[in-house]
This record gives sequence, structure tokens and C-alpha cells, in this order.
Amino acid sequence: MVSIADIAEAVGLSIGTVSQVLGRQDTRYSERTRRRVHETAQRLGYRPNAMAKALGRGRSSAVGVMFADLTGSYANDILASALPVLEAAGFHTLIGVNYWNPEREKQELETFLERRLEGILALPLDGQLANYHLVQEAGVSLVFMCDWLEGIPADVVAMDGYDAGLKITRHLLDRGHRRMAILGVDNQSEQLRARQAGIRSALAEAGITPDPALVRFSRTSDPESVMTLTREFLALAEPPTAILASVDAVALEVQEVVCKLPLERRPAVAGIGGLPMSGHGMISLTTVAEPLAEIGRRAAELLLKRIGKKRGACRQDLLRGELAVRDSTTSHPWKGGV
Amino acid sequence: MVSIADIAEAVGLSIGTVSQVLGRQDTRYSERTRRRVHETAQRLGYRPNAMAKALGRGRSSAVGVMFADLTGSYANDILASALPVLEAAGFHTLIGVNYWNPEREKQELETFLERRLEGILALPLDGQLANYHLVQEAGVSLVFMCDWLEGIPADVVAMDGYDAGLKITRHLLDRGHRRMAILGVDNQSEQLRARQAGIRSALAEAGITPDPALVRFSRTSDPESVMTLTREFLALAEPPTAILASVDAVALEVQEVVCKLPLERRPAVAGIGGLPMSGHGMISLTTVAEPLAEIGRRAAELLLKRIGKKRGACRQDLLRGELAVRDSTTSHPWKGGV
DNA sequence: TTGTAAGCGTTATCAA
DNA sequence: TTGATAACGCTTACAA
Repeated sequence: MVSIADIAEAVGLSIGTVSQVLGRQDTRYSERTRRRVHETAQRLGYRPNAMAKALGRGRSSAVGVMFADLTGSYANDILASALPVLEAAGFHTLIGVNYWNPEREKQELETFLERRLEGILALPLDGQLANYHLVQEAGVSLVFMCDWLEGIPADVVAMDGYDAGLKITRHLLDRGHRRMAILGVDNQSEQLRARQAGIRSALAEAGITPDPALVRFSRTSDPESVMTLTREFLALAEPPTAILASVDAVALEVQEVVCKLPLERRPAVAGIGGLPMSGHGMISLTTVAEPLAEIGRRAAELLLKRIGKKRGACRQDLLRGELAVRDSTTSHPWKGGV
Repeated sequence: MVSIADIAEAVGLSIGTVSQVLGRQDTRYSERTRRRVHETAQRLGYRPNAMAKALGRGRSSAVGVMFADLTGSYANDILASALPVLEAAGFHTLIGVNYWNPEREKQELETFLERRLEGILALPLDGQLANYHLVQEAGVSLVFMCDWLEGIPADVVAMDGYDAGLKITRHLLDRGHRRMAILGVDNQSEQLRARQAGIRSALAEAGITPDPALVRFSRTSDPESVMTLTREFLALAEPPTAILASVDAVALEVQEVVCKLPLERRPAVAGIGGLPMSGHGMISLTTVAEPLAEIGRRAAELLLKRIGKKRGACRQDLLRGELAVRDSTTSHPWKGGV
């Protein structure tokens, strides 16, 4: 691999000079020198060594982004809007995936730290305070996206879950539903808690006390669990007229069951999140869409600010999601209200 | 940041000793020394600097994986099976995304090279020979996944597109379709070419010469284009009884249009790829599923071999996809054949 | 069993 | 406008 030293030798200049010419767009060297250095670098096929550079400068100029998985378009959409911001500021971005495994989350964060990343954007697994303690002890800037950890003092950019819960529930109420089932997940992250709170508030507003039999929590990422609960709802003496899931993925599973029923027995279904799948004409799930692009952009900007000046109060940036009304709550027998 | 030198000083040993103790599981040092070094490292909160380590050893122990985007579960599933293999061999994995932009693909590959990655797993954009020439000139091991570039001598692990085309077409023929529309995409990658070839072979087998009016190519990633073509098919004097898309994403768009039609006018729809969405009960698209997990695992293994011994003939590992028969081709008026 | 010292490929500082 | 030289944090002979 050709190094700066090879260029220096080939062109008959010192290493320092070559480094300077190649590293800055300074004009403190003669036109002739600069031209010769660049030409030689080109000719020799020189490619800077990022690690040596980082070591020499004392900073990696890189940040990390941590996701639980890469399904749907979560990671895709967030990165699409975060990357340009980060790159414009001269940062390279490493992507970490923990596959919902706390152990792996720790491991990935650890490699982030070993690579001396200057900041981390993370969608944290719920309950893993220790992992992010690690990050903060290491003095690395941290911004949570989409969710957060009570107890870790970091900036947050996320959808306003309370508002989302409120919106979707009011929508169902508006359509005349008085008896709706609430399907949460046992993964009790702050974001999900907020959504639940919003849902309950909306019900309370309408003077409805949720029937305990209609409030259940499915095991995370276990489709079977969701289907079973759904069937139980439907088998009740007085089944719900609507099923509201606090996460789109769960709502989609609910639909798997519901779509087998004859039209007149199907409850309305709604979710929260805005998975791309929910927008397909054959699924058409009513939901509140998380503004992922906006979240990614703002999170990146906030991280840059943090990297700039470490200290300062934590910002909690909650963005409103948009209600997407679709067939799953409108083209039903009770269309137009009771 | 605490370094190996800090530990050495604190414990009263030389830097070399500390490095050895921390870096190997050798037993060539006294029990006492090893214990003290480890304890001190722990106490001081030492975290090795990955970049310094790489520089010192002359190898990065890292590889890169390049994707076009992170939607669906392509990247997710491939990584899920590739990462364990790579990690077991002591490699860290960097993820690159090019968002279908050749310029960005080049840029990302360039940073891979600047970080001195030892190998690259890539799902290449079609037609960008130059980008991967770059990689090979740099002497970095390369394995293509899912698709490949004619002209770049690299190992390949992908679904057998020809076989997939054959399978899905035969399935439609079996169900009695004689007049089917073929919807490709103008992105003519090798994988897509192979699928088209398979489709044509199956038709030829059945003695069918495709009606030119029924073979069209949509602009990649342009839903409008797909919908328009679909409507044109349906508006023909003699409309097709089935629409076969060479990519699931396109088939899903076709379904967007088709699902609005009354049942008796709906053609069957089929795709190739196996997007997770296609398996949802409300979509239920017949397709040939790419064995992503297997592709990821094998690609990683092949890459490791390549990193071991650079030279050797290129392997082209084509895996059979599995036909998933679903409602989109079975629950139709012509169910059971013409 | 431990220490010394020469790299690895840069950047940065300070003379010349 | 250039050239030495000391970092950066670690590995790895080789010497003691």
C-alpha cells in the first residue's frame, strides 16, 4: 500500500510537506510543489489511511448509529436524512445492529467506543440503562432517536407518542367505536408507555373506562402471541368493534387474523408507527406515521451540536406524527358511525 | 482516554509487557503480573483503541458489506447470517449504503478502502464496473451477493435467477395461463437478466411465443411507471390472465392496481424475490423466495476463504429459491385451470 | 519473565 | 515555502 512517505520520496520532498499539501487546501505551498505532489499521489494510486489519520489527529471524525434491526424502513429512512447532515459536517457514519439482543447491543456500543467514535445516535433497547451508561462514562455524545431511556440524561428526538395515542384513539371514537380492544406489547419502552398514556387519555375524555378484558399485552416479536390474543378478543361474548395496536407490526398481525373473517364480523384495526407495508392498497391500515425523516435529520443536527459543546441541558424533541386514515377503519359495516 | 502506557506506569511495568498481557491469552507472563495488569486496566477503565491496534498490526480485521438500501429485510436477513460467521473469524463488519446512487456507491467503497478493510461483500448496482474495479485494484477481496457484474472477476453467491424464472412461470402455466404479461424493470442486472431468461425458457417449453404487447419494462423504483403499464395491460383488447413481475416490489405495485378490480376481472399476479410483505395474509403474493440467510452465510464464508488465499478461480454459487404458492395465483376465477 | 525499541501512516509544531 | 521531529496508541521482534 502506497503511503505518504512513498510520495515524498518519489517527488523529492519531505513527508511533512506532502502531508500538508494533501491534507489542507492551504495555499502556503508553491503552485509547482502542489501540482507535483498531487500528480504523484495520483500516479502512485495513493489512498489515505483513515486509521492513521484519525490517530494522528486525535479524533476519528466518525459517529455511530445503533438500530435494533434493519427491517421495514426504519433504519433506511432515518439514515437517509441523517447521513447528509453528518457527512456535511465531515463525519463518517458507522451502522450498528443489535438484533434486539441486549448483549449484542453492549458489544456493538463497545466497538463504537473502541473505534473512538465521537458521537452516537441510538434507538435504545428498553431497560438497558447499563449499556448507555457505558457510553456516557466514556464521554461520548449521545442522542436517542424514536425512543429513550428514563435515567440516561441524553437528548431525545422522537415522535410524540402521547399525541399519537390520542390521535388514533380519537379517530376511532369519532367513527363511533365505544368498545375497543387495546393491544400493547410487553416491551415497555418509554415511547410505548407514552402511546398507551395517550390512548387512555382519549378514552377518559370520552368517558370510557377500558374493560380489562380488552387490554392485553403481546410478547414482543411473537406473531403467535398476537394472533392468540386477537382470537381471544373476537371470541368474547361481547367482542370489540375495533382493535387498536400500539405498534403497526402488531396491527398487521391482527389483520392476519381479522382478514379471514366475513366482512360483517371484522372489527376495525388501527396501529401506530407508519410501516411502509401499512400503506399498501391491499392492507390499508390506519395508523399514525412516525416522521422518520424529520427525526433522523434533527437527531443528526442535535448530535453535531452535542459534539461541539458537551455540556448543556438535555433537549427532548417530540414531533407530531401524522394520522393516516385508511380502509382498516373506514370501509366497515359501521362506516359512518354507530 | 487511558492508554496502555497509563496502565504500564500505574502498575510499574513496561508498555510492551502490558500490551502482551492484554493482547494475548499467552501464559508466558507470571500469574501475578497478569492479574495486576488486568486489575489495573479494569480500575482505570481502559478501552483499547481499535485504530491504533489495526495500525500496529498492519491489518484492520474488518470487512465491509455494501447494500443499495435498507428497506424490506434484505440487509437485515443477509447480515443476520453473515455477521456470526465474520465475527467468529475475528472480523468487525462495517455496513455501507449507497441509496441506489452510483456516485455514492463509489464514495462508500472508497471509505471502505481508506479504512483498509480486508474484504467486501457487495450487492452491486448494475453497470458500475468501475467502482468494483477500484476495489480489486486495491487488492481487497470481493464477493458479490444476490447479483453480480459481468466483467468483474469475483466470487458470487446468489439465487439462481434462471431457475426462479423457470419455476414461477411453470407454476403459472400449470394453472392454465397461456396469455401472461411479463413485467421487468429497465435496471438490467445479471440477476434480472437470468430471471428473464428463465421465464422465456419456460414459455418456450410450453410452445408459447410471448406477445410483444405483453412484455414491458418499468422504470426502476417508479411506482407510477408500474401502475401505468399494468393499466395498459388490462386495457388491451385481449388482456392477460396473469401478470408476472420479475421483482416482488413491482408485483406489489401491480397488485395495488389489480386489487381495485372486481374479482372476476383480476388477473393472477406473481413475483420473484420473497419480500416479507408478500407473505402477509392480505397480500398473499405468489413468489420465489430468495434464500437470503443462506446467501449471507455462504458469502461470508467465501469471503473468509478469499481473504485467506487471494488467488484461485472464482466460484459462482447459485442457490435455488423456493416457490411460495399463495392466493395471488390460486384463489381466482380460473382456479384449477382454464 | 520482562524491557527496549523500531515500526505502522498520519498530523502538527517549530525551525530553518 | 519547506524540513525535522515528536506525537498518536498499539504490536512485535529481539535483547536482557
